Amino acid sequence: MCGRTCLTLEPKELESCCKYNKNGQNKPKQPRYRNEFNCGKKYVPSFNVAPTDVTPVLVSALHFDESADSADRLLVPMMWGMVPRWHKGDFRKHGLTTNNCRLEGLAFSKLYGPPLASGQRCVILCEGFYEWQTVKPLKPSERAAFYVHAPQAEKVKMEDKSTWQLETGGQLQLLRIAGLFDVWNDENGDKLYSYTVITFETEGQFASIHHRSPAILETDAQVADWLDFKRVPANRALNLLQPCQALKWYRVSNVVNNSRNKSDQCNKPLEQGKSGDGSGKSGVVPKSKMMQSWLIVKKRKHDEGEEQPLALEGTVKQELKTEPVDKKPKPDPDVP
DNA sequence: CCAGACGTTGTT
DNA sequence: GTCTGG
DNA sequence: CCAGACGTTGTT
DNA sequence: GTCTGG
Repeated sequence: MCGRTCLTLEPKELESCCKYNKNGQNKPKQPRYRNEFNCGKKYVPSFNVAPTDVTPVLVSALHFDESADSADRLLVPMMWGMVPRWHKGDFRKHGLTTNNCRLEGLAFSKLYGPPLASGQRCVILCEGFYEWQTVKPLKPSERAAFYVHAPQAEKVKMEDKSTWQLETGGQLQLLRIAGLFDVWNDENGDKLYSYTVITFETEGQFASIHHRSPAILETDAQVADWLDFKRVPANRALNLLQPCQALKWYRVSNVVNNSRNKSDQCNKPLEQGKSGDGSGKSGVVPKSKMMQSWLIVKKRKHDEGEEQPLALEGTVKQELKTEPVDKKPKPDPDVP
């Protein structure tokens, strides 16, 4: 899950979309964009952000300024895929899969335990993320792709930036995902900041798409607590990570499959009835492939038993089979 | 003591 | 099949 | 996450 | 860097 995101806002626009209220203050503050060298890798706004790309994340300002208030925030570009601080040599060659990190066992992890204990928590920002439906046994190239995003004001269309009203007080609701970051130094002492997205088992309607979900922080209070590592210790922070109650999604074409395709076609809603391969020749089977595809169809019918209705659009909302979040705290994990 | 792992997802 | 690159 | 490589020698 | 396995 969560191996591709969409973030097309410029740094200045992001600052404006990340306004926050500090406890006891009415005047909203904006996090400052603080650039970092990151071994020469820069943030490039993109409809198709992949691991190894750099995107801005929120962190407590205290990580960069000893005299800062831990409740203040900075926007810092970091690379997706956490590079362990002890790694030697080329930063691309650590050999570990660190774009996601499982919440289960996180506190005891050799890799992620220390950053968690050090309060290296961040919030990954995106307009939405892409998910490939894995509830059916299809090859990766044939999986249905979805664009998943936060609920928006009525007139806001995720695929049309002109509806976002960025300059007129309108606020695009970004997705805010809990993550951890680390700092790595190359042999010259240059720093590379990098992050991992926390995941857990899906609960609710979203399970029709994928059984793992990113840990989305839904409320401003959750975001504030996750970031403020001085005020909120690790064990309490982990308790903030709960299944998301309000998510939207829609089908997109498989143009997004190739991470080299960075165009605005990536998050365009797929018209109903189209195959999703973006090729425009849905349903046409070349003669040479006829026997092969017939065999595949036969195999699928055998494997699946029956067709299930295709989840074309979705909403997760207030299906409170469980109690509200604050009434259902998880037991405090024993954090080392 | 040294060597080797340290991670995720999906699939069978 | 498995790893690397985007 | 998916796509694409996975290799060598010699030549320009 | 730090922990686990041999």
